[in-house]
Amino acid sequence: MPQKRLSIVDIANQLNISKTTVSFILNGRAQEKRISAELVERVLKLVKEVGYKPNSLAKSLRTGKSNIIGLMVEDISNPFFSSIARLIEDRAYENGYKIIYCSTYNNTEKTKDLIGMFRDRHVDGYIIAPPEGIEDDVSDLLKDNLPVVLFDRYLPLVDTDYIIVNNLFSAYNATQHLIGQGYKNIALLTFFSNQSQMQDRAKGYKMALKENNLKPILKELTFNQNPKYLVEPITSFLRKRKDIDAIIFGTNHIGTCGLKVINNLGISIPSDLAVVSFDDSDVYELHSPPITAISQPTEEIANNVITTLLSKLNPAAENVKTHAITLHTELAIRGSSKK
Amino acid sequence: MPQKRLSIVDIANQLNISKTTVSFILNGRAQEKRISAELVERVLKLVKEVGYKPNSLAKSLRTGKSNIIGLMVEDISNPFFSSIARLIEDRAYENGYKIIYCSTYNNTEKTKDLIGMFRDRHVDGYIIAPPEGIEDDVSDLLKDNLPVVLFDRYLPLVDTDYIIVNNLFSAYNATQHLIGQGYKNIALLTFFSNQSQMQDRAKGYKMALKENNLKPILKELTFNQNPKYLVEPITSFLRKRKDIDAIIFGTNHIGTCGLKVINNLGISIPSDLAVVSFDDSDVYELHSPPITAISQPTEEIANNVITTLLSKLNPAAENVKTHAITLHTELAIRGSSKK
DNA sequence: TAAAATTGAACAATCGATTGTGTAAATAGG
DNA sequence: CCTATTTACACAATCGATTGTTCAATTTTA
Repeated sequence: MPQKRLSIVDIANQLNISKTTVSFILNGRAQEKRISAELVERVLKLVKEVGYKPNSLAKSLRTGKSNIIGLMVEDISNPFFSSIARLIEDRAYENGYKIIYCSTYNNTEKTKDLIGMFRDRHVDGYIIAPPEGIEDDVSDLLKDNLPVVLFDRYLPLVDTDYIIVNNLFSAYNATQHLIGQGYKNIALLTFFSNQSQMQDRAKGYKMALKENNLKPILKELTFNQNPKYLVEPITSFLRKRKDIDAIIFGTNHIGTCGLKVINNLGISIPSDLAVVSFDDSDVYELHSPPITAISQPTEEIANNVITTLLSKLNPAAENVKTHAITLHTELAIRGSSKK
Repeated sequence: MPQKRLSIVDIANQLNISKTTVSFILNGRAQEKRISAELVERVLKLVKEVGYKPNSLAKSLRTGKSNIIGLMVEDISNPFFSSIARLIEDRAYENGYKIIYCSTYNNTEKTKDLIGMFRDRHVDGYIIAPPEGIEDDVSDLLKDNLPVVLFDRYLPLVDTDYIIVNNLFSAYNATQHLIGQGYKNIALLTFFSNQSQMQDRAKGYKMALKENNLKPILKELTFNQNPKYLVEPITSFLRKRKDIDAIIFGTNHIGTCGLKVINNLGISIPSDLAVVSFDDSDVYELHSPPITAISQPTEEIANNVITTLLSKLNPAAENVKTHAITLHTELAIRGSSKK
């Protein structure tokens, strides 16, 4: 028989006092409310004895705070996002917050729905890796004074806090690295996207090429988290463009698929094709030869994200100014150069 | 200015009717409650117009249902778990449920805490990859009629639904595969754990060896999700045991670390050492040479887990019997054999 | 046409907390 | 000794829903 959960009234009744008093005691307002030390002790003792836990739903309903943070990533099964999610989760729990997460798959409509669900649930704060087209929804959140921190990309038209990396320079730098090694026909394989990070990566890539009078070879794929929809277009691209001698993958997901294709086609790295990818991963480190990658500081990103959000959740900090933090990546150079 | 959210009373007032009526209409009980079609229409129209959304906290408080499922995995940044989490998440959303997830890191105390938090939040159902020592907590959940589905491992002493794979046979089979290729000194590198899946893997491994009159070489590591605490013990193990000619990694996490060590030490696969790992991953597929892996049917696992849980959440199905589903793995054989 | 049945909707309790206001008893002040 | 404070709590409203019960108005029945 499911023993009914105790409520604050049960505690109050058992001690013949008012639930008001119990509430004050449990919320550490005993001193302020001049409740005798003796009574405080009796209450705490009983609470511990019977294992009473306040109903957080009721609490949230009354206070308007849920102690939940909504986390929206592109795809939780992507190692880049899942490792950040884990770090954020840890810090959140440490600070008494729980995480509700979900994957947007870069789908605008789904994301709008999800933001709606989070609002329903009265989450206290939002951490979002935003897809395109949700400017209005985010603005609405801000209008209602709900803390929002974006990461990985940002919405140029919305004044929010965000944590990103210097994508433009990172791409520029990686491209220069390849150029420095003597590669001339360097392709960028990326997703078609107006998201800031993708745009910046493409920009940095193009700038480096322009500086060296090389011409860009840009291949944009339709976003899809399912590898099977990426393998085919990548294959036909690599088959067609035999002229390219180096390739930059725009994300770790593209990179992993790209490597599979390269292996399938029997292309050898780096003699046939040099490879650099955005986002580091075990796959690159363990690949033979190991793959040079633009490594994002996931730990730092996660820490900055959650620190920023917690500071905005802290009522003490009334007018925290908008933070835009740009972190630096590291080009993890691996393998030997071609020439 | 944060426009206050509308409540059901606001809707009722604007139409000069009672909130009771609004509630009935919104819950599709208009017919049953004999509310005129005309009024129903007016209410729905206004609700849509002003974008009213019921407060789900209040609803949960009243009904006792939260429409939230608690998902506890070992480590959300582990691709095995994150890919399952994603699939579960998708199916849950489709069915009107949201997911709160967290990572247990196989820590008993943390897990107990987390279960407590989930209970606080009145989650409707629990999906757990259980660490050791939480038998009592899970029993308590069951006693209170809360649906629980375990996966990846189970608790032999607790009668719950669970979804696992045939770990014993999978390990047996993988070991036989190595033996069939002529390897004699086959090590199993695994975590020290009483969890069912780890026990079964070790058992299957030992049975295969015994059958062939070979002796087991078992190395048990202390569980740790941080690679740096695994690299060192694996390194010294491989340095010491030059005699082993094949190794089975007990999890993908160990496998990834193991491969790093193997690369560092300059051991070549499979001439110096043949490798098979539990849990498939991109790392194994892309490694040179590709690594044979025991591939778990993540999609099937996720589907069975969520289907089982949803059926228990469905009040129609009063006495659903306990399900214990054992799925089959596939040995993805890769690379060439040694001899 | 009066009583019975049905229709259409409202009242008020409830879920389990928080919190502004109130008040009896104890203590202090003059 | 009588009044003013202070101490130590309790009452009751509130958060935003759901739901068992009630009830007036209308329609049907006899």
